[in-house]
Amino acid sequence: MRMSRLLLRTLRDAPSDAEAISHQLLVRAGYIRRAASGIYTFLPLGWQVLRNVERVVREEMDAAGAQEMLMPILQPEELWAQTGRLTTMDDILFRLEGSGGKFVLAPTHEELVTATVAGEVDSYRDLPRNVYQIQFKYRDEARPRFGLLRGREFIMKDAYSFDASQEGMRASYQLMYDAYCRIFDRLGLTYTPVEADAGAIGGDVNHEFMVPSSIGEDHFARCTKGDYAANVEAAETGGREPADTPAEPLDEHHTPGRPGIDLVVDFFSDRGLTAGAMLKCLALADADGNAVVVLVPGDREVRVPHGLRPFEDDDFDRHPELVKGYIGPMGLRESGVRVLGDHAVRAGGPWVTGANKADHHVSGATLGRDFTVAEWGSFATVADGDPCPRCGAPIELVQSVEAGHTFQLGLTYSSKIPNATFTDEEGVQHPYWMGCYGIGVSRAPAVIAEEHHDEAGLIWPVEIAPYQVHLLALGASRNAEVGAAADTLYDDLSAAGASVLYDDRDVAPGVKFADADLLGMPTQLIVGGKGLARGIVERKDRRSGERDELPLSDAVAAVAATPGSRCPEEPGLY
RNA sequence: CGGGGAGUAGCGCAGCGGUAGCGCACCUGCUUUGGGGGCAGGAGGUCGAGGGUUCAAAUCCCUCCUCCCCGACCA
Repeated sequence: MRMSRLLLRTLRDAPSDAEAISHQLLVRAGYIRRAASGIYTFLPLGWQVLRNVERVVREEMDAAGAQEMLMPILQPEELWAQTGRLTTMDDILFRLEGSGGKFVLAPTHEELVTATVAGEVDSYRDLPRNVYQIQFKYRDEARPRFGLLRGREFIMKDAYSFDASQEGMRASYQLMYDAYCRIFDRLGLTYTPVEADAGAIGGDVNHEFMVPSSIGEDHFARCTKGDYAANVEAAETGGREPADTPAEPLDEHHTPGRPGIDLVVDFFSDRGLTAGAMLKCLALADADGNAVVVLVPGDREVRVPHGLRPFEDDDFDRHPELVKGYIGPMGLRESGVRVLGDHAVRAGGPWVTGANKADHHVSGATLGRDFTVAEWGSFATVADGDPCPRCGAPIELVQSVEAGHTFQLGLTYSSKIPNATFTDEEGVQHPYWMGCYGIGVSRAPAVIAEEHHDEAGLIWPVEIAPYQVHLLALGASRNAEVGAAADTLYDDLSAAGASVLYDDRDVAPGVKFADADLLGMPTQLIVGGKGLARGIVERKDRRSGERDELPLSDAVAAVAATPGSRCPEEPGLY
């Protein structure tokens, strides 16, 4: 591509609405432009990057046995009502009405793909199957941010596997997991697969593929010694030794109108009370309505165990021993309340906590003397320094971006979508065992740029770069030999299969150098009068900054031998 | 949705009661030619929108819209 024809304008200053470095560089270098908050145009260079991401994803998905197809974005509301997500995802759904009824813009495709496969697959003989799509998806995010990172319109690759058994589903899952590792390797990302919480999509085992980044919206916990890694929502901590705490009498204090950690800390501010010295007691109910109280240090959040739900007002009515806002652990066992304690509670105390009496708290609450715990576990969110559940070494929290997510869905969707079943060898019908596997395709260029840049601009990994080689002709308008040599080099490189961005513009050398570094192609080839007089062209490696000289006659062969990106044969379809 | 900030030329910004400015970018000419060079000339604006105050509003007041940051939320 000749730059004299390319739709491209580079900016010296980043727009003031760009905060993240990746966002600033992608805009400055002319890859993307904002159309509205969270909605972006991919200009020619940005589109090329996106196509390269898609190419890598396609190649690895196809190699793993998944089959690409295309599903509509515009979907009838009824489809979403079947699984209940019309209401559960209401806050992010874009809705519209047409002559055919009410529609939503699909935020994801579990419903439709399940319904589609349900119409095609009825026998165990037809399983397993794995289909995927690369598509725009729409979510009315309350707060789009960081350019491409979190948009309201974005492109995702979603694959869906269908199996006749749980074992089959797990095998399909493993294939996808391995494919994901290859994909993120090729995208040049430093990633960590972490055990994750299933969230609203439902299902069982799942992993997030996290890329450490300062613009990450998530954190994962990582063992500083071993290989344990988990999303903070799912991370567990190891057991702890009981603390050697000073003896303190159990005293009751009148704390009128102060339900809640912050209010009590404020009340006792003259005594230097911190949230971490308080015992947070959260009332939960099990499926039968029985009370369960979870104890965590006051500076931690409770991870509500599966199968339990937070108390509601009528739960408190049925359990007068638990006083809303003033719950304490004392005497709960005697009242028949199951008490769960986070490991960190064993290592702390004496505690300030509720007195089980309106408008009263206690201090000096001591484990073993004043209250007991029926079951220890990981019931609190993890923090830096918590012990690893496997080896006890300190855990660290790592800010990161979710680049991909794989789920074992099980029967979550197939049990709700009509006819999403197959007949087994005995003639019995069962719902499909499903998995789903997402990659944030349009987010990827931002994540990659975040990891691969320097002060001068972008540095694309070879597979992702819009062009493999950036050819600079210096002063061609005043030196016909330079122009002729660069033209020839451009033609020969192109003929040799390299993808070349050719800076044939009539601008000063400094502008070309600055733009080349900003745009970030892996290799720069520089044709100038001085070098040409000696029969050489200069080659610069963008990442290392190293330069060497190539005889003009060897340049094509040398560059063509470099592993690099190539233009996809066909454009993507949207 | 709560808190904070900002909307003036393509981008970055100044001006904050007296009728529109600067840098970069853009156009013309000259000059320069290995790291966003110099000189001269030029074009480009419903000052986010609507209403109000005033002799006079980019500037003061009200309403709305948009955008960004922090938080809440987030398959």
